[in-house]
Amino acid sequence: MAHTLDTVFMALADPTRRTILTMLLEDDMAVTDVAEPFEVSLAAISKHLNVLADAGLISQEKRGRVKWCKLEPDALKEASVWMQAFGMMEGLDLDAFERFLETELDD
Amino acid sequence: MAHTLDTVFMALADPTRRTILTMLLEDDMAVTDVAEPFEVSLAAISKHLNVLADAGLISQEKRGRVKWCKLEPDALKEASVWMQAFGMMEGLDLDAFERFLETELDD
DNA sequence: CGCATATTCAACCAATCGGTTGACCTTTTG
DNA sequence: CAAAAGGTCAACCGATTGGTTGAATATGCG
Repeated sequence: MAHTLDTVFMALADPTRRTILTMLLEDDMAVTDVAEPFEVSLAAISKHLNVLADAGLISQEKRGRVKWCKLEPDALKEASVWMQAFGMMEGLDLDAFERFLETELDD
Repeated sequence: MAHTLDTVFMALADPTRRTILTMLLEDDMAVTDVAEPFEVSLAAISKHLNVLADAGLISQEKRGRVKWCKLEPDALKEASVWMQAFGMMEGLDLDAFERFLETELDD
């Protein structure tokens, strides 16, 4: 549980990992199901999930042979607070938000 | 202007670069002055500044033999919004999130 | 002009990243 | 029990990262 800004920002810097986070917004998922839409190997996704877990962005709980992945959005707070120092969080930028919806949630 | 979430988050993932950004929060600075408090070489700081510039987080303007570095906090907006969306969905209350969207987007 | 200052460039280095593959362990199922 | 399913592990690979040095390129100054 490093939880540092380093690990959180590094985890967010990869598009596959950000996509995984948006997938987990809708519901908890098993590792295999997380990996299904991607073209990379299951092992690669397993590594990505470890990076996200080390950053505290997700938690993983093993039930039976299935490992469930759950979003932990609190881990973003530290990073958000850091950005707040730059005065960037005042209000919601709707243009940027709509871009977010199109690029990250459309499927 | 790459300005993608990839490059912005990657740029923020390094503590030296984050420190540089906070230094630039106070005032524009020359490359040499940015490098002064750090123990690494000037060339290393020059590289960090290029990473920040590629991410759009700073701009650089050369006046005479001095290259001035200026914070460009707008580049953080896209990333802030991306993170903020997760905060809003905390608790996975998608119904509330959709209500939020309607009230925010309908004007 | 000649020299110091400001900054980058190029070559190099070790460490890390994202990916692969195949073996391996555990749990469920037939 | 044997086989399939869910995941991880270990070894490897090429590309990138952050750092170093020393040379190079401008620009300013006495």
